Parts: sequence; C-alpha cells; structure tokens
Amino acid sequence: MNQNIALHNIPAKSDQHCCNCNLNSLCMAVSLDMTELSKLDDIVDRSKPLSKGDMLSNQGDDFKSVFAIKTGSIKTYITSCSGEEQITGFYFPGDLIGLNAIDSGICQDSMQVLETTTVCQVEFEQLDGLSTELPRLRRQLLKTMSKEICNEQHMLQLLAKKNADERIATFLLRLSNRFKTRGFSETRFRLSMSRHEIGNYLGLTVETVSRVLTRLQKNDYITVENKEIEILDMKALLNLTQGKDD
Amino acid sequence: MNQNIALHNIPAKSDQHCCNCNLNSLCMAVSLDMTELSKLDDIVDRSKPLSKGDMLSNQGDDFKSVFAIKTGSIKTYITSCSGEEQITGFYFPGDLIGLNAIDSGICQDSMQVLETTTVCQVEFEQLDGLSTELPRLRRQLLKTMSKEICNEQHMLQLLAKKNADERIATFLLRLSNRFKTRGFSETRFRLSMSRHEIGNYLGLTVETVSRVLTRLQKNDYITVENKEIEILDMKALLNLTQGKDD
DNA sequence: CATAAAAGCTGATCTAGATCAGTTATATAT
DNA sequence: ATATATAACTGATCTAGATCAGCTTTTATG
Repeated sequence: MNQNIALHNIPAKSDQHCCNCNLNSLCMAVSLDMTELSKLDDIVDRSKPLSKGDMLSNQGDDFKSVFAIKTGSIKTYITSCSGEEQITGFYFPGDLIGLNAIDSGICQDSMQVLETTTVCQVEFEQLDGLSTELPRLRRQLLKTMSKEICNEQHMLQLLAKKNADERIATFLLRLSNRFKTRGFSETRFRLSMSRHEIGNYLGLTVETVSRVLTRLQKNDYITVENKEIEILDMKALLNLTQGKDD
Repeated sequence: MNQNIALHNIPAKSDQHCCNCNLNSLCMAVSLDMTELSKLDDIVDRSKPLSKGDMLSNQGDDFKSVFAIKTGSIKTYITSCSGEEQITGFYFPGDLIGLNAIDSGICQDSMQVLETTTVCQVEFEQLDGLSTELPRLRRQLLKTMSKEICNEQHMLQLLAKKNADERIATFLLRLSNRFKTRGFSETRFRLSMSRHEIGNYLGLTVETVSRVLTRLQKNDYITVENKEIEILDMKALLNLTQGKDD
C-alpha cells in the first residue's frame, strides 16, 4: 500500500484543529476537554507560514488578537521614543503572546518572526467571551500572564545583578529547558536569533556576546558553530548562573 | 454641637467599605457599580495597620490571597538561590499585588511593608469565583496583570539600556506620576524606600544613587533633603530619561 | 537623653564591559 | 559561481560605575 496515496485521502486540514494539535498541552488549550477544545477551535484562525522578518504586530497598532505559536520563533520588542529597540522576549511553539495589550487596547510591543513560523490567531474579544463559559480557559489566561510576570521578574534580576557570563549561561539554560519542555533536545539546538539580538535582550554588546560564547567553548562547557549550540557541561553552566566560577 | 460626639455616632467601620473607599476608582474595584462593589466588599478582609518591616508574604509560601494597598507602601522582591535579593517593584495605594502567584500556586516573591500601611486582603479563590459573575471584575484582573507586564518590560529597557542618571530620572518621574494619579503632589513627595533599596531596584550601588541625586540637585533639577524630594525642573528630568543631556 | 547602629555622602581607585577598529566568515543577490 | 552585504569574531583602548575607605547625619534603642 502506497503511503503517499493513503495520506492524500486524509484532508490536509485534519491536523489543523486544536484537538489534533500536538501543542494543545502547552498552549492556552491546556486542560480543556474535547468539547471545550472544539469551541476554542471555532475561534482560531490559522496562518499560512510567515517568513523571517514578517511582523505580527507593530507597537501602537490597535489591539485585536493574541497569537499562539505553532512552529518557528518570534521576538517581541518595545521601541522607546528615541527609537531604541529593546527585545522583551523570544517565543516558541506553544507560547501565547499579545496579552500585554489588554490594559490599553493598543499593542505595546512589536512582534517579528525570526524564522519560518506558523501561528494561531485568536481575536481577544472572542477569546474573552469564550472564557466566560470555560472556567479552565479563563484560569489558563490568568496563568499565562502570571507566568509572564514571573519570567520578566527573573529577567529584571538578571539585568540588575548578573555579569556577562552569568547572563549568557542563564540564557542558554533557559532555552535548553524550553526546548526540552517542547520535546526537542535539551543539549543541541539552533539559535534562531542573531548575536546582536541576544545582546540586545541581555543588555550586552554583540562583541561581549561573541567573547563569552568563545570563552564558554574554550572551557568545554558548550560548542558553538554559528547558530548551532551544543551544551557539553550542563552542571558547569548551572554553576555559572549561580555566580560560582569553579 | 460637638463634632467629636457626632463622629462617635457614626460607626468607625462606615468608611471601611469598598463603596466609600476613595481608592475604588484605582484598585480592582474600578468600573464596578454599587451592587457589584458590595459583592466585592463581602470578600474583602481589612487589616489593622501594618508596621515598617512587616511581611505580607514570603517567597515560597502557599498562595492564598492578593492584596490591594489602602495606605502606605510595599516593596516586592525575589530571592535567588544564592540568597541575593532583587526588588521587583514598589507599590502604593490602589495597587493590587500578588497575582503573579496564580500560575504556580506558590508566592513567587516576598512583600515587605516600607512604612505604616493598611491593605485589603482578598482570597484569590473567592475573587476568581466572583469574577465569573462580574465580567468587569474579570476584565479588570486581566488589565491589572497586563499593565504589570508592560511596566516590567519598561524596567527591562531601563536596566538593559539606560545609564545611572537616566535610571534615577526615570524612577523619580515614574513616582511623581503615580503620586499625581493618586491625588498627591507630583512635585513634592517622600521616598518611603532607602537609597539601598532604590539602588537594588535600579541595578545600581548605593554610592551611585547618592552621587546621582547630589548631581541632579547641583543642576537644580531637584532638591533632596533626606527622603523628601522636590522636583524643580520636570522638563530637564524628562529630557534626561530620553538620553538627552542638555 | 545618650549612645549605638544604620543610612547617607564623598573621594580615590579599580575593572567589567563598552567602544573602536580591523579581520574573517556567512548569507544573499546577481 | 562571483560579488556584496551582513554577521561574527578578536584585539586594543577607554570609561561608567563598582569597589574600597572614611566620614557625617539620621534613626532606633535601652
């Protein structure tokens, strides 16, 4: 039996439902049952793949939708009145972004695609409406925002207190952890962002990012080959993040 | 007629209801009508005044309640595994704190009273329950968290990109703004936190905080007398926050 | 009220990381 | 495949703010 033909018999769209999505245990759909999933599914718009550089939102836009990432990665950044950019986060499959615009009704940050990426778009008013009948969805939205606040509080600590080595080590371990959660390798992964973007996010210059990565490689904590990272000594990196240098 | 006696005829508790609270247009009660306010009132516990140094929560505690500040001020901070503290925010009357624990069910930060302070305590499970019947309350909780995320994103930018003068100027103007919103003077106020705490929050040492405050005073942008601040030249401070030095 | 402790200020020195400058490698376009 | 632009790396130098040290002022305590 020809597998290709068999595949053709299955409508391509069949995977394109929340109930079949392998991320429904990560995104806002977590904890919903089949009936609830289908209600969520009704208000989700799925995009064709977006290309590197595409914008999901621009700071100042009217707030309409939130986005759940299916594949790829996205950076969010705020632009100060003097035009300076500050990257506020990198997001991966299962992440839900855009909720920070609820208060003002205006997009508070810009969202740019870092590599070929697909997203699920949900109009916030519809999501908010659905959450009135699905307590678990309501709770999940609160949880998502709560977690986002905690993440940012840890970033505050990183920026206020940690040196360059500690920042980079923390960054790599945090990525490693997030990839692990998503079922990818925790020791080998590809950085979809540039050194410049890493530096911007971590409050360091490109040069410092380069130097630290080189140093970590010389210590045999990691190997770096362009955007490919392999973590060789997780424990050493973890010690670094805690300010120990032995 | 003796006013004191007249006052005695009014139960002391009469002000102690959401419907009479002068902060009900600032805290989570914003946008609730009288009926809704009274339902919120039913689940609010009001504390006797807390003293400087008292803890509202300790990082790691089970999450039970959120707090709305009535008078005074509170700092929140996270403690890293190596025991280092990072102040994550200063909070004033009308502010609602504790929502960042929703995700984990564990208090993610410690909350300490900076001066004599009174708070309204609300069990989160009750608040969450009430929010199912009061859409405006539900929306307000989302807004509060959304705003908190945006605030922290601006702090990320401050810590990643701004120099010491810009950080202090931004800090003072932000305080000024918050006092203004609360009906206090925007040009004269008292810092309830120490120089050490300001430095910790802004990623600076105490010495640098002192030096910058002295410098701003020498430039006639502000006057500093211990904890009393007067802003003399709002525009100059604003220019500073935008990285202009003329 | 006296006294100890904590908070705040200021000068001198040091250093992590920024800045500047140049090279090499990679990605994109022709 | 070749040219060009962009990203990444590395060395040399500079500097903002940390660190160290000593002093003064304010606050807390018996």
